[in-house]
Amino acid sequence: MREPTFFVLASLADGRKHGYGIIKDAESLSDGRVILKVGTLYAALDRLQAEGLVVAAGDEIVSGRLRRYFELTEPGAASLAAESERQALNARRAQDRLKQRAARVTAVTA
Amino acid sequence: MREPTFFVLASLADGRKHGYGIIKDAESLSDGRVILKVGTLYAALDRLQAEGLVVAAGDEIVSGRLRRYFELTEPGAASLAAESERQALNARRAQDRLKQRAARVTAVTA
DNA sequence: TGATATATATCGACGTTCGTAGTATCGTCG
DNA sequence: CGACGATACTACGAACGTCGATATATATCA
Repeated sequence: MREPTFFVLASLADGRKHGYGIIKDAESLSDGRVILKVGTLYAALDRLQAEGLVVAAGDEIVSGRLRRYFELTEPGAASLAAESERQALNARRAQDRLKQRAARVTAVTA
Repeated sequence: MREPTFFVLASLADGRKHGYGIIKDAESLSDGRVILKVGTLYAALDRLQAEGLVVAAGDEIVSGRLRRYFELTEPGAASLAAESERQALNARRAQDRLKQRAARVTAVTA
């Protein structure tokens, strides 16, 4: 799973949201690092819906503008959980190696 | 950065390696989850070399077979460090949300 | 009146990965 | 002695997810 998709799920883990709301939430959740493009978002939403990780949760019209809401399904939550565990583990493994490397480099340089 | 690329760098953080060695190391480092395809590996190696994250570290002929060695550069190590920090943070954020969600779901169900 | 924020839709282009096939050597098992 | 699996690299088309641009429309503020 790529980062944009990951943040779509993470955003919806917080509760029911509409497209634009997901974009803004992903931005704040990632400290401004992940700015979802609209093309990416709706493509991801369609895909995730087809996979059953997300479901449409009603359309609303707020001040003349259409809002399409979405929410996370249980499989979606499970998928996000698995993905974040995997990333956490990968990160730990890489960081361990980098620590060993740093120790080696220091030893050689010293 | 995608997972296969990440593991190529992580593998080389351990020291100088040749293509096939990277594939085997990535596999064990990821507990068998990441099986690099040869096409992916050499494409990644070419790309990472062009970006200066990896350098060729000599060719050798071992029992009639060519081995192309590679090693991580300092920018490569820095890039891997940045990427793993980012992933660790993303994972933490997602897990926090999932915990809150679980608490909500439990409360509603209970 | 024009810029900015809100809100969704679509489409071609691009980069990374996948899948497969090809070439070749070495060791092992039958 | 021949088949097979492991080792080792090269090459290429297909698939997938993301990007960037374009389009449409309303509300608000200067």
